[in-house]
Amino acid sequence: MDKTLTNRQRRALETRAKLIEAAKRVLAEKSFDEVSVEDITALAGVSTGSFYTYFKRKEDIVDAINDDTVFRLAEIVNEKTDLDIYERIRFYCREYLNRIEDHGLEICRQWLRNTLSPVEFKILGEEKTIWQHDLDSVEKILQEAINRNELRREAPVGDIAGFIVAELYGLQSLWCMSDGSIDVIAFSERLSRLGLENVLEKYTV
Amino acid sequence: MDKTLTNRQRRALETRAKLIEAAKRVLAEKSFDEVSVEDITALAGVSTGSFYTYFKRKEDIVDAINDDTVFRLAEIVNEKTDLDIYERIRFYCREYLNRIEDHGLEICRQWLRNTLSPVEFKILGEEKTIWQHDLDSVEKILQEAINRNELRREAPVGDIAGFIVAELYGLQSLWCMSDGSIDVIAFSERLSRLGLENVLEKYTV
Amino acid sequence: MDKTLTNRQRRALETRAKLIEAAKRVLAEKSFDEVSVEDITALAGVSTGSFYTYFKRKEDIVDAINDDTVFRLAEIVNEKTDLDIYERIRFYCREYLNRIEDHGLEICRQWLRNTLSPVEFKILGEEKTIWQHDLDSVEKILQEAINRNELRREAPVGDIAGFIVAELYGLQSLWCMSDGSIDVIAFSERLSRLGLENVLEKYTV
Amino acid sequence: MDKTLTNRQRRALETRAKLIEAAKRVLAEKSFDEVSVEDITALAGVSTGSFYTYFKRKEDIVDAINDDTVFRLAEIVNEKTDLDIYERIRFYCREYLNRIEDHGLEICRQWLRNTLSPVEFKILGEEKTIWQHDLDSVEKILQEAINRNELRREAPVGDIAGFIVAELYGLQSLWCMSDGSIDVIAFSERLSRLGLENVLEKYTV
DNA sequence: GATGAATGAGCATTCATTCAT
DNA sequence: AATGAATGAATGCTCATTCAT
Repeated sequence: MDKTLTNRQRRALETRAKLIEAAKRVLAEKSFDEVSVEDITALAGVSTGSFYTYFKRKEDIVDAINDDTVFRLAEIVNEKTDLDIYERIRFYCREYLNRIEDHGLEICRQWLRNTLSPVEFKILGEEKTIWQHDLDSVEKILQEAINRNELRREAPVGDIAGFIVAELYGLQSLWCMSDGSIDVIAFSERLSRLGLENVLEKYTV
Repeated sequence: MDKTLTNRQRRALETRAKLIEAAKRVLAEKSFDEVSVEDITALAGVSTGSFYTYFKRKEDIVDAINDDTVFRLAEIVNEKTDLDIYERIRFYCREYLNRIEDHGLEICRQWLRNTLSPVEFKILGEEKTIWQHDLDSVEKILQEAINRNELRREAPVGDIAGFIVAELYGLQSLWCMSDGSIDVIAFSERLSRLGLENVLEKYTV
Repeated sequence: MDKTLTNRQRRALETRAKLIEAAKRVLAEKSFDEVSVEDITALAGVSTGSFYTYFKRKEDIVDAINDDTVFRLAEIVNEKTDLDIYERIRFYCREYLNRIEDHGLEICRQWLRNTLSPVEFKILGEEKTIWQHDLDSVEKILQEAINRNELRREAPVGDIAGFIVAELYGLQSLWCMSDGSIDVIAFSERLSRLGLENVLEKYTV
Repeated sequence: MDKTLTNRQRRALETRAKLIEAAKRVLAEKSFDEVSVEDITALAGVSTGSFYTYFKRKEDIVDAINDDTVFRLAEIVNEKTDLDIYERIRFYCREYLNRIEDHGLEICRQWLRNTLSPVEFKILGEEKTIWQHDLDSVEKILQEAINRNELRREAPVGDIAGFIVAELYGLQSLWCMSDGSIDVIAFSERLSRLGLENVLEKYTV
């Protein structure tokens, strides 16, 4: 990348950032349909027209709201060498749900709504869908556990990953449906103890 | 036919039914917000104004759409006395997912999208949200198992129900996201074996 | 007229009366434009369609609200032989404004609005406009005073009548415009003392 | 032209002006309720949406319609130092009625019909109703006469003003009701001689 | 790149009126 | 005469999107 951005480029990047930040804020309070482009531009202190410089359609800004950090979770988790595999999975789930809570209900809703129809896009360089990435992330953690000889080689890595991802998606849904009245993280913790613990124990070396 | 109805009343009822049927059809393809009253009346072959003869506000028709059959699954399951509790839960999940598959991908997507924002409506007489109903249904099955002395009294009924419902919602999401390429029922079966079996075993009498 | 009304005719008359009564009541609270035909029929306990049996258009009911009594005022006044001409005119004005106040603001407004475009209709047998009738009424009172030798023959009867009627219409307008906050009757009393008294004195025998 | 305006701002101002001009024209013929936003925008040759660029709600345009010239009559009258107070009031009435005659019957009718329901709006900077402004105008003339020592201090300024304004409104009504067959200005002249003259004489210094 | 005026389709809802029964 | 379901035009207002400057 060109380190020497012109003033113009720098300012363009700032405008984009302001729009995303504003969108985050208004979407935390109103549903996507209830939020108008003007709500966003007004809060960003930018003209209506500018919105369309950065986003072709209103809904495109949602994709931009989710920053990359969530996608690197698997790597982060695998670096936690002091945690055993069960704890690492727990850490992954907790972090995952934490980020979702941080974005707020409406973002979560909108994200789910958008994601329900699969669109491939570039995630960390690879062209894939989000659910595939999530599945891969968990599989990577499990695979790493096998490599480290924490988990037996015959562990059904794909199924366990599916089990976890489905649970995460299901919890997100419940969180949205209950208007946030369910404490997803605490709930997830209890569910793990209930199910995941047994599962992983079964294959622990 | 009810002989006590005048022709007029009968026709009024028909008009109402046509509206509900039309609403069902259009709501299978577009979200509530995207569906206009005119979409419904046009399909029903009825004037715009007539909609408001039967429904005070646009959203009131949603209450009328849901026929009861979907919501009686718990009762049906509890009548399966030949199945043990694990099998009954499996039966519930299979039936649940079956119905979703029957409706098809688009309806499933739409249903999830709509349901993500909680709307209370009358389900079998009670005013509640859909997720609450689903949770209650599974709890009812588990409670019945306790009553029948299949399950120990200290089983964390609420958590187990949450575990199952979250899994069901998560599977639906994955199904939509993968454009149906995941065989949810088979997948659910394997997940059950992985997690649910252990959980229930733990509390089996 | 036929004293022997059939049951049907009697009931028809009742329905009409119920509609007029209901219209009076709702028009006391909301403006004509804000009142719907259904507001009236609902309060009257009558079907929507029935309204149109008695009134060709919505606005036609306003004419029916003003009963005949107001038209006989001149005769009533002339019978007050104990009052002098100034007092009789005062009595006329007071009664006139009283009746208007009784009907309420909205009826007064609607009546004025309708009357602004002249329509001849049968008043006490004669085909004339309302303003002509009002003018005639006051002239009749003044003429009677001349006949009774209370007023000099050269009194400009027409102008004085115009003076009074204009004042009455003007007060009605002010009453409506001020949303009833002006006490028209008290105001009229003071105006009379101010102007009318002098005028009549000038021509008193 | 203001040189500090950009072309854009100038054009925006023009659009706003076109809307106001169009609104004036249509409101001269139909009541506010009967006039649709589209009536205005169509006549202005502007899109529906543009209306809402300049006016938040339909009724907000009314505030912008009234140019000041009509409302300065009192000031104009008070400058006529060669006329005595009676003549000044006559002048006021004549000018007032002249303007009404100039607008024609239909506008007068419509104006009365609209004004019958009070709407406050900005007149010469103050938020008031039209009847209050008219009353104030006449009071101002009378008060000025007191200041100039033409009228005695104890003259009931408010009542006299009410007397005159009611007469003006009443004459307008009669004019409309009689379909213009009454010569209001001549009539007003005669009424003045009849009543007003006496009244003012009574308080003349 | 930024602006913001302009666009115009779209929508929920109301309501006077009709008419078959 | 009474009913009330049906009609469908009408309306205020919103908003994503465009585009000339």
